[in-house]
Amino acid sequence: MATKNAYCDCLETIKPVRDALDVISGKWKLPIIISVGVGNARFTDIQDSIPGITPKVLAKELKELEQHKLVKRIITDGYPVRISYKLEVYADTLTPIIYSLKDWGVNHRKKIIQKE
Amino acid sequence: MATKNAYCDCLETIKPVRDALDVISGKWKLPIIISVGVGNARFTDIQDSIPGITPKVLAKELKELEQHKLVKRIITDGYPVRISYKLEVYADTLTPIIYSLKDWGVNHRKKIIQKE
DNA sequence: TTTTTCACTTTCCTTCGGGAAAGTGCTATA
DNA sequence: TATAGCACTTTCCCGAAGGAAAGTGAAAAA
Repeated sequence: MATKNAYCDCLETIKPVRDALDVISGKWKLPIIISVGVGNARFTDIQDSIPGITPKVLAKELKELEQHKLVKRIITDGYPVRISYKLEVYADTLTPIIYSLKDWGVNHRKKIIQKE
Repeated sequence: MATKNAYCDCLETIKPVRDALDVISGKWKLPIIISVGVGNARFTDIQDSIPGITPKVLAKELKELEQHKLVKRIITDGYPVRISYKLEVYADTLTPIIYSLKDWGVNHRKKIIQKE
């Protein structure tokens, strides 16, 4: 009985975790969400706030985040047309994930430094 | 003032999140940890519990998880030498991440189904 | 008039993740 | 004796991720 349950619980957890990973995994998506969430709204500001990201990658990732309804692109008409990025309300649902990853990362770094 | 803080908070969050992503991102690492955590200890049991994984990928990912001290490989001598996998205690620290991803994934699927 | 800024795009190239399929050396089972 | 299972390894291959560097078109600033 315990054997069967093990297999079941396993898939019940793996499936939604994989759904989540499909949307937010990768090197850049969460860093971009964090940066935009904290107030960086302009392309170059976001770029400057994330060490190592190139404009090509940033443009591509922003498009994907738009498609997933996590970020919105706002065009403000004017003599220079201004473009800014904001988080959709839906992106707030990622907060628990971001904080659990942050806490784990802080702790993991401590563990690594201790050992080596 | 708020402007400067935005930039600072941003890096303070991005850095540990990226440390965490370096260890656990990718398609297979968390599914493997979930499967082993639930009691699957043999190579083929783990393989069978994760839809789509190939033995090559499973072997590679298990090695990386060993190196990160998240999984241990146990060799039991005997006439057929038995190999089993278990989670290190340290892997328990991933539980909050796994549950926040699971919850988000469940909810996300609901959202997608509603819309389409 | 020249330079700079903004928000990207384009091109080229390398690396990495990962799939398919077969093989391996051993043992257990029929 | 032949087949199946276990725990992988090996080979080949492909597409996506992602880096470097330059370009682009408009407008603002010097």
